[in-house]
Amino acid sequence: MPELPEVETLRRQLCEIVLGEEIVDFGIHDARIGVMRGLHGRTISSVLRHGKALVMKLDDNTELLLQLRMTGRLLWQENHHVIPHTRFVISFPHGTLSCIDPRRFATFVFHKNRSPQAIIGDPLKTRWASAFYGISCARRTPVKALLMDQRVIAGIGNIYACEILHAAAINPMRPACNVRLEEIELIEKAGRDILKKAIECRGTSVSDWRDLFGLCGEYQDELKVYKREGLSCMRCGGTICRIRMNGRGTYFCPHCQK
DNA sequence: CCCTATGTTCCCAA
DNA sequence: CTTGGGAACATAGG
Repeated sequence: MPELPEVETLRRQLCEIVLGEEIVDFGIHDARIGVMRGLHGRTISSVLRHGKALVMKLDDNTELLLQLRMTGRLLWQENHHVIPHTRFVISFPHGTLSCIDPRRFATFVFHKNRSPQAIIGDPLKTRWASAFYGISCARRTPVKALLMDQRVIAGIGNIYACEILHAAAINPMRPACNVRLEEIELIEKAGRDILKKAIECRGTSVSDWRDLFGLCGEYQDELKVYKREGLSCMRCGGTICRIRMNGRGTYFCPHCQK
């Protein structure tokens, strides 16, 4: 579920609530999530985000890397109460952080060695159009698939890929190598605007996304194509189509996305 | 009951 | 190396 804006929302909210706080207890409710040990007495020294991964750095320099995948959520509660689908909990003096994840895809690992980074990295931190073009010009895969490739850019998933390509008026099926540099620049601009706005909205609650405090985001009210199959395009009045691309539902307007 | 859908990513075969 | 499909899993809806 959570893409860059959702994970960034969690990162910011976690910074407000657990930075410098001591871990007084923790528990694994579903062993599939991974192994946790040595957390007692540690404090959270920083909370970082790498693409869609959330990283909590401890005062002994270990890093806890959480991948929420499809349905993973984090929930802060002042009164410790275990909710269905809880996978692990980390308790602090003033409350408890729970990972809720019905589909059980989320993973949680210690890492000290930096894992491989995306070539371009965070799409909000650099101007990446020319670097992306350097890759895309040699690839025949659909431009949408490349935009979602975490080894290339970190953090763009299915919802925002659909929205970004609509805003840039690019057909998601276009082979990446056929997208001109000036069109990539439109994608970069749309990406920056949309991701920033989505962060301000605390993410997209089109299904079960909730922020750290259990509240819905607001970007679902801003969506222009995602989940709008059969409705009219807000730019040109054409009819929004839904196709299946690389196993993902893909929404676009065939009339104005060329 | 059956089939399809869902925000992700890893693994594998062509 | 690139690409696309299936699996991992749970739940909802037609």
